[in-house]
Amino acid sequence: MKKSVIDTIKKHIEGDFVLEKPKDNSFGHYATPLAFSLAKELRKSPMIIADELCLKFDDEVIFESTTAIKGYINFKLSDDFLNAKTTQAIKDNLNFAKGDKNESILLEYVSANPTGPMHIGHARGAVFGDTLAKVGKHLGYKITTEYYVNDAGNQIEMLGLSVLLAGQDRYTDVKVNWPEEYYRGEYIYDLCDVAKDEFGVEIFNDKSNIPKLSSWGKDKMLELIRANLAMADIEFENFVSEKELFELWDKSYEKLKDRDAVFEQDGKIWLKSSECGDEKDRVVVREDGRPTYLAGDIIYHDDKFQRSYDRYINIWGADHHGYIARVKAAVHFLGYDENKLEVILSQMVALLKGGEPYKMSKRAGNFILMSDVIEEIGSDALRFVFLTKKSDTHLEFDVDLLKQQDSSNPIYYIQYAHARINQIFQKSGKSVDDIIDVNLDNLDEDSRNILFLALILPEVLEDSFESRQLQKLTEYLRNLAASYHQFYNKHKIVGSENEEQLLKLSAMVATSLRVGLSLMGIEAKVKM
RNA sequence: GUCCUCGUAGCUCAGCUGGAUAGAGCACUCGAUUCCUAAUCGAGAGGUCACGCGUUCGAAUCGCGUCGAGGACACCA
Repeated sequence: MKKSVIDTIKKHIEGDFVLEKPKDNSFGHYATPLAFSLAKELRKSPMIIADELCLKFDDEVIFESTTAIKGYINFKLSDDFLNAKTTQAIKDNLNFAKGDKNESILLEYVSANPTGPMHIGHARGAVFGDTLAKVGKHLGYKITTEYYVNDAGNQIEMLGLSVLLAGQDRYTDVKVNWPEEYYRGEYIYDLCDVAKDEFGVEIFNDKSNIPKLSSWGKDKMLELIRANLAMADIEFENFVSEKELFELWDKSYEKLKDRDAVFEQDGKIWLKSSECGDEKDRVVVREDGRPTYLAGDIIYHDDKFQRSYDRYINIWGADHHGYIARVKAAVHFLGYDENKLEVILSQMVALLKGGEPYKMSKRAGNFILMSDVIEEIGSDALRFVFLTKKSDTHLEFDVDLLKQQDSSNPIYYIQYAHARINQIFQKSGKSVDDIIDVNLDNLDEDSRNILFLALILPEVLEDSFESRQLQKLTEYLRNLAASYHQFYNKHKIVGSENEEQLLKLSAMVATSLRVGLSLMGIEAKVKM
């Protein structure tokens, strides 16, 4: 809709201009402060310029009026225009607000180590990534979602060791000497129970079985992670194995050598990342020939860029922030445009329950489990709360507040608005088909405002996605729901003179709520 | 020490490509149900946008500085 307005204005005005929404919507639907910036150039007062410019739009049918107020030029859309948009949107239903962006994007997120269950911090990145993908796809972006499985490296061996020791502790007479570092938590014991059933208790006798237990345990943990994700309706298109990629190390290494991006010193191989904005050079291969974690990411990003997407988005935990520079440096050295790589950081989450810190799960080894929280408050509430805040700011929330089923819980508030509209239709005995062709003319100010609000979903989605700030969508839906609740209390719909018009307007609101909620992965209830 | 993120109502946070009188929710006070679900709505109260300087027609928004909070600074992943 905004696009139609911009295109229309461009017919009459040259150059760029800012189009915004007036604070007070009695002024109009859109406004521009253009006259202020022209004032200097034209040596006239902004008020006079605005008055003159307004006249140019008299003949445009999409505007009911164009008025100059205190230097701002305000555009009010016509009923015909709004009506046409509404009819189409209601017909489109879940396809409303679809876009025609065509860019391809590889979106990598979560990528939690397969050494244990998902905790609440992972869940935030997971929900954010999943929703970003849903919104992006709706806008037409070709998005592939990917999970990078860190199945190489010490931590996998440590998983095997932990299972072995837990098995010895539980099923043998061996007195276990616990090392300084190993995975704690009941889930390791659960895992050793399963290992015992599958392999027999002998598996715990010999340390030479560690590699076998490692690889087996990693697969089990990946299953667990997938199950955790599924609880929040999150699925990935690709899982990429770090271990398998390592076979391609030689190729990536050759590339780096050819580009003079690496050097040897003290028996190690270093990446000259400091030449590309990193603080210092980084080791990629250790003295003993084992590649570092960075080497894995070099291969992975080499692989990603060879698949030639238009853009690459990684969602990482905020603790990886220092890591961005070196990966970008690597991408640059590999001969790709590092500006195509974008990293979104997902900040930590602090959970409260009844005002007190949420109890850590002993099962998990002192983490808060994603599965525990979902069992307690449900997937909808979890998704919602993560989507109300920017991903890169700290988030604190109280699970008890999300369990309350009243106005203090915004998710019910939005769902109630949607349910309410369905109930109104039921009461009226009419269906959407009955009212779709009603003409929305001579609407009062309230009706027109709420209709307009429901119609701007496309620009809200676009803004949310482009700025990677999904809280804008959440905020919008809350506003739309609030406006509708207000409207409902003020206006009787069923049985009123213009019942059909008001039903159509309600159907429009429901459409936007439904599309918005579905993109957030939240159920739009028809009855509560 | 260096770098990031942040500082807005009692609390949790929006707003930040500079724009009209700084917003929402919660909490608090008062009010609304013979009438489409009161899981709702209305009204009230609540602000030095951390502080200072600068940029300009205009700054919560941009720049510099100060103070404060959290985080990152591996040959671990």
